[in-house]
Amino acid sequence: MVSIKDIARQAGVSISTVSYALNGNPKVTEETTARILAVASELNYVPNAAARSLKRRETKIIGVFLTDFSGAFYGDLLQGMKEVLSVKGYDLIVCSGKQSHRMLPERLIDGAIILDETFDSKELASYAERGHKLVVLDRELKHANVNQVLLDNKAGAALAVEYLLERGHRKLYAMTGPRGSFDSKQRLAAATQVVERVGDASLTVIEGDFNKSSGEHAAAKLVMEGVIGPHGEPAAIFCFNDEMAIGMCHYLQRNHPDIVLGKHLHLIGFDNLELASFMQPRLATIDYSKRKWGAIAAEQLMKLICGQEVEQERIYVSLIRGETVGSATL
Amino acid sequence: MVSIKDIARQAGVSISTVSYALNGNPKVTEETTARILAVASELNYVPNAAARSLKRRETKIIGVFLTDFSGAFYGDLLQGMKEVLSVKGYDLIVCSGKQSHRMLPERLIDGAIILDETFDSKELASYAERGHKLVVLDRELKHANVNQVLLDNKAGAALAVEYLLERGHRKLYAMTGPRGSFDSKQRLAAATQVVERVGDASLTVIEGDFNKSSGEHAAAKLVMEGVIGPHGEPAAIFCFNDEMAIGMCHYLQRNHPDIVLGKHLHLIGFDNLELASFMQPRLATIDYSKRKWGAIAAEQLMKLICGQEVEQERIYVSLIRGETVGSATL
DNA sequence: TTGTAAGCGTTATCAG
DNA sequence: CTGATAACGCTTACAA
Repeated sequence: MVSIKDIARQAGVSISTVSYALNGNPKVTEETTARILAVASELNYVPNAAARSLKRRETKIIGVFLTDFSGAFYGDLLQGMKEVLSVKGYDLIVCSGKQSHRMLPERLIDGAIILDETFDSKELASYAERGHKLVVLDRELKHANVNQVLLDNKAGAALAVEYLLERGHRKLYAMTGPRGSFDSKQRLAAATQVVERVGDASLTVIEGDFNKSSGEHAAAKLVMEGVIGPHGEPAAIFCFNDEMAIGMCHYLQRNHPDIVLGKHLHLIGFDNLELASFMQPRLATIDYSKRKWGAIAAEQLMKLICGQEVEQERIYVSLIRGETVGSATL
Repeated sequence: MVSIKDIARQAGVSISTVSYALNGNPKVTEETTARILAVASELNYVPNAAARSLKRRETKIIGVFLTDFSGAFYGDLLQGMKEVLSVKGYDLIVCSGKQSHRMLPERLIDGAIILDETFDSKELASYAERGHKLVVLDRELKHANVNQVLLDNKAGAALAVEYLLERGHRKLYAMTGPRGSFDSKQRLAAATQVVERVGDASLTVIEGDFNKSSGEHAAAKLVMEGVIGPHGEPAAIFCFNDEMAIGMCHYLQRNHPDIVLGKHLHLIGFDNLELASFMQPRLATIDYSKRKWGAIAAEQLMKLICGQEVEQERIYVSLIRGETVGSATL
């Protein structure tokens, strides 16, 4: 391994001069700098990150923690982060699983963005307490070293429910995420509130887990129970994410082609996955910019790291109408 | 920041004793070890990764380099890697973009798995030459420090083309990936070979780039040119990945509902994306285990790092029949 | 069994 | 403008 020592010897200068030259310090003559740079590249010198960060106490790397690598959802989000971070000279790495939590306290990364419900809030708080900088996208956590960038779930759920009500539906269902999910809780609270305000509508809760399979199972169950069927009052379901809504659609299209979406069953999701836009019929859903979410999260983290003031930011949402929601009065 | 020095002082021992104790070295009495551990946890001690890896010359982290974070494709692959690596005590990080290439030469990671055509082979070779351990999934690269884990593209393409031929199709099209793509080249070579052997069939090449949009554009163009339509001899297209095939389907379903898949146009993809299994009609495609691919890649890298012998491994593929391919004799 | 001390590759302070 | 030199936090001979 070639180190600055080798360069120093080869160039006939001291190691400190080499270090200065490599870091572009103007204290060193252009001439010697040039010579040193030449030697360095000739020897294929690459700085050692461990040594550098041991000294500098920073790595210029930001970690994003996700529940899993399953992707479909994360692409734009990560892209948004990367764009912001790379401008600031930071690299982004994606981590998943309990094992990799160590990267934060061990100072392998300068800060973290959390989108992983399985990451314990206590653990996060303890990191914040030690001085680590965090941005959380999936919970509320107040601390000087933590910033939250949350979706406007309340508005999203209200938009979805109001859309269903506006189309004349009164027998509403809400399919939730996993019990612990912050987003799911917020959406449920808002949906309940809107329905209660109306008075003549009902909201039944179906437990889900944000995965497609739970949507499929729920659809099967609802058909068995006669809630969904080609006859009778159609149900209107607000799935708290698109994945579950898609699961429902697929189950029905495959097993019950007589049940028509937008007629016998009305469905709206949340997230506006790219996939949703290709569905036949088009899935109604709640949209927001995932790229922007990522970008803002990254910006907030940069501010936290630079010691700048950070305001609370919120990600706004909008309604996407779709053919999966029809009018109740046929 | 609390270091072993602080622990040493607090516990009334020397720093080397602390280091030994923390590493479970039996040289230290159980008694003192216990005391040291107690002090360490009381002070919330966390080792500094930079210092440790500066000394040990390893980080116990493996990096995977992907072209982008767009996901849909990578979930299982990464999961397969993670499972293998975590057993061996390694962490996995996902990196994307030129910037993050530095992690390898700077020794932030102990090895890398490459699935990123934009990563220059020369660059990879130079890393290998410096002693870094690599596994490549997207090219051929022979070096003592590099192992390849490649798809059996030849078999896959042959399966696809033979399937189309078997169903009576003779007017075949192949839609490729981007020019540089190793997989695409291999698939094209194999497809061509199979068609040539038959004699009475033709194979026309359509240039694509593995993205959905190129599938959409190609479909639009083929319709305009009259190659695809509700009349005349139906075309049979082998898209070199599912994403492009799905793009074609979506374009046609949306803009030309009179063109029926499996009747006026026959389509087979490659990858068996989860999404493909939910398509209506079901997309014919070539399947392989992405998780296994990841797992094998990780295993090979572990062997490389441990200095064990590594054999060349290959990922086998199989045909998934689907409704998008019908018989030519209606 | 424990302590001393050198060194990993950098950076940065201070003299020259 | 350049060069010694002391850290950074940890591991590991070697000495006691």
